[in-house]
Amino acid sequence: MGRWEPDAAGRLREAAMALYTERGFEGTTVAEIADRAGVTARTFFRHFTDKREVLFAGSEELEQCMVAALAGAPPSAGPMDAIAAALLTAGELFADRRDYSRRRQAVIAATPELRERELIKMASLATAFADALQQRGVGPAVASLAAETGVAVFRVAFERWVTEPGDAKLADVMRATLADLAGLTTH
Amino acid sequence: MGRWEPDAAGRLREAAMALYTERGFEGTTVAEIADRAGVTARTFFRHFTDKREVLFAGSEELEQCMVAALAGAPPSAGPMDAIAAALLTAGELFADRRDYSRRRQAVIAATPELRERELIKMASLATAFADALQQRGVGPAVASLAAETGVAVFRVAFERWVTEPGDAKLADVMRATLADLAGLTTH
DNA sequence: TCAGTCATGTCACTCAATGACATCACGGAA
DNA sequence: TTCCGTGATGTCATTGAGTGACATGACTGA
Repeated sequence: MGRWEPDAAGRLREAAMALYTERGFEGTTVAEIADRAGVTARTFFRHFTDKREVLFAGSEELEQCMVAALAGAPPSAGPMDAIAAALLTAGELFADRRDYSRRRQAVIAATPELRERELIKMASLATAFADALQQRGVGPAVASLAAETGVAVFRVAFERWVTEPGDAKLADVMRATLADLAGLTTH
Repeated sequence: MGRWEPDAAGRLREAAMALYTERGFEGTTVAEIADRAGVTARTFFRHFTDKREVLFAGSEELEQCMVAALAGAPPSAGPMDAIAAALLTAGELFADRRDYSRRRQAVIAATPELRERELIKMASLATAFADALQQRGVGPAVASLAAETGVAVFRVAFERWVTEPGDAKLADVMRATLADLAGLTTH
């Protein structure tokens, strides 16, 4: 057995989710999260840059996966088709995490500070999309626009998926939302 | 003459812009801003909820103007046409503020915390758009999507306008970006 | 003249966040 | 086996954001 229990970061994540759910984000202190995880507040800040970030672990990996899917789309695919490939990949990744996603989203929706953090993650995703599109030869202006639009679709679809009662697959909601978008701009 | 100099909020805004430009957002304390404005730090927080908000005064009025334009579009206009009306109205409002907009945007772009705040203002705008579209009889899903897309256009166009060297009118950049969007989804 | 209002100042406090330094189990090298 | 370096953690002190409670005093209206 090591000197300390392993996976302090994981324990901190769980503790944070639990406390944010119970008492709300503002109602819980970093010291309380650290206590429940069996570490010090100082250690919390060694694992996460701030009190918000603890809810956004893995967002980097998600972004990388989506960008990889975008880059891997056939060269003949247009910008929005490449974006669609990225969105559908994300749809697969969340397949079995619906319950967790719901709880997490409830916490985030309830707190402006957390919504801000989520939004900047989305902005980062948009930038990554735009870069990847430019790698494919798309002009900068169109690339940014396609990227922003793609992220808008992601956000709307995710929101639908988390909100709706049924058990639709996220990938299907993504597809439906993309279809809505096409309809929007053509007539 | 009153007991205090008038327009403390205005002085705080100017002081904040100046200091954020000189020393950066993180490099300036609220106490310094308050000092330069001739008030106390406590008074700063009576006028602005936090250190970021001081750069976003007027965003509420902007949102109201744009929503009014959207609501005022002819009933025959489709969702994206109504959105376009709102964007062009904003284009007019910023006509003579390009210089200020540039300086302000430079500060915001340099600081993640401020970018987060800007993003949530955009999200608020998107929500307002979606509500206004629903008032016009547009279904909720399509309304959200059109709203998010419209805000994406706003963001991209504003970025272009602030970045480009020439002296194009914001409204024209908005039009061009909307045209790009139409091109994106049709072929 | 007086009472009430309102913006501000003052004081005390909580909590997020960070830097500096100490601790001590573990693993490898001598 | 012994010893040393490493790395994750604890401890302590400090800065700065943000808030609540209360005091002040110029202005306003009766």
